[in-house]
Amino acid sequence: MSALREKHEDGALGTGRANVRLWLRLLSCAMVVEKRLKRRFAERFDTTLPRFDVLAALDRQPEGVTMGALSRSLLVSNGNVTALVQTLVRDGWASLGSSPDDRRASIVALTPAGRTAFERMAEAHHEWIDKWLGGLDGHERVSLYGLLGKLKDSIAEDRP
Amino acid sequence: MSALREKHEDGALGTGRANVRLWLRLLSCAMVVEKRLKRRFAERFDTTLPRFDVLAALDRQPEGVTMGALSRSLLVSNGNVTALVQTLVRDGWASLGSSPDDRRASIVALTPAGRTAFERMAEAHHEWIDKWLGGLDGHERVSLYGLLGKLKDSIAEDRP
DNA sequence: TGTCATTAGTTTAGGCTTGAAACAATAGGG
DNA sequence: CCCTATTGTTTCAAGCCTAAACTAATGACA
Repeated sequence: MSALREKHEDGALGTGRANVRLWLRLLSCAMVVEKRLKRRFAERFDTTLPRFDVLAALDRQPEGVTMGALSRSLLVSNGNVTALVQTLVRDGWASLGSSPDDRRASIVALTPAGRTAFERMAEAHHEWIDKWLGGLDGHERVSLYGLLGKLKDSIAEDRP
Repeated sequence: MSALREKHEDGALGTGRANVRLWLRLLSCAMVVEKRLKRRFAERFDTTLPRFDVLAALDRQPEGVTMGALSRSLLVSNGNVTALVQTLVRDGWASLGSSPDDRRASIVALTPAGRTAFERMAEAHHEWIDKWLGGLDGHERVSLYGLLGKLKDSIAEDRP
């Protein structure tokens, strides 16, 4: 009876709570790794993950980017980027200039000190991730990467 | 030459930046879903995801739990749970009492209003997740779930 | 040129999160 | 019975994050 009831509630396309369990497991993996990274960045480099994310984005754009472009590439709000960049400028890791084309726009770029700091951190970041994800063999890694790609598409499909 | 160099740098066990790419994709999926959930909870229920998480944890323990147990089950700090529970008590969704065994311990439990609110939200949460993850078929879902389990184990293996 | 919508960025108010420090109650010797 | 370490919880400072309100510059158009 209970089994029938469940089947009926799920309907033809239903998945019970499988999707929710999948989501919770995904979230759990992401949270654990993120919290560990956060702690490591604080301990070894006295900085934070969001600041590292900004440095990484800037490292990919040697000529500098506008605040808006940075905000979009990091998927965080404009105001948040403003605050993060301010601290990086204060610490001498980023520089802020005006665009010659558009007086509204600010161009933010990595300083040499910022680039050096980023490279040191990126290497450690790489090693930590390799260690934590090292339990998957090559086949599993490729599989998981592909499935996450499908998941990403599925998520992107529904945007109201 | 470049290919050889890369191979050499990676070493026998190396994976290039495959693990980092995998991590970034995983993080991206988690972030997108989490931000969407956050917006939905705010729009439709005028509440937040962390508050929902607390309600969900309390729903699983009808007799109530101590703050410490709640903190551990949610993987957040003690001080954080204190603040979240205070807002739930203020809104009449949770009640806070003392343990008869240990006068230091507080026991937090769902109120009837809290249970009702949670059930409404859980249903919507379920539907949203089903919709966003619906692009995966049953086989893919099982595969992904299994691989994330392996990943979880791999992450848990290394805890310094 | 004058008006007005749009766009870039900052500011502000409010919520989440943590780690450290403070407090209170308990438990275990001596 | 006291002293001390431990445990459960709260408080606090600092940083992240967002949405909304705001300023300033741009661009379209009459």
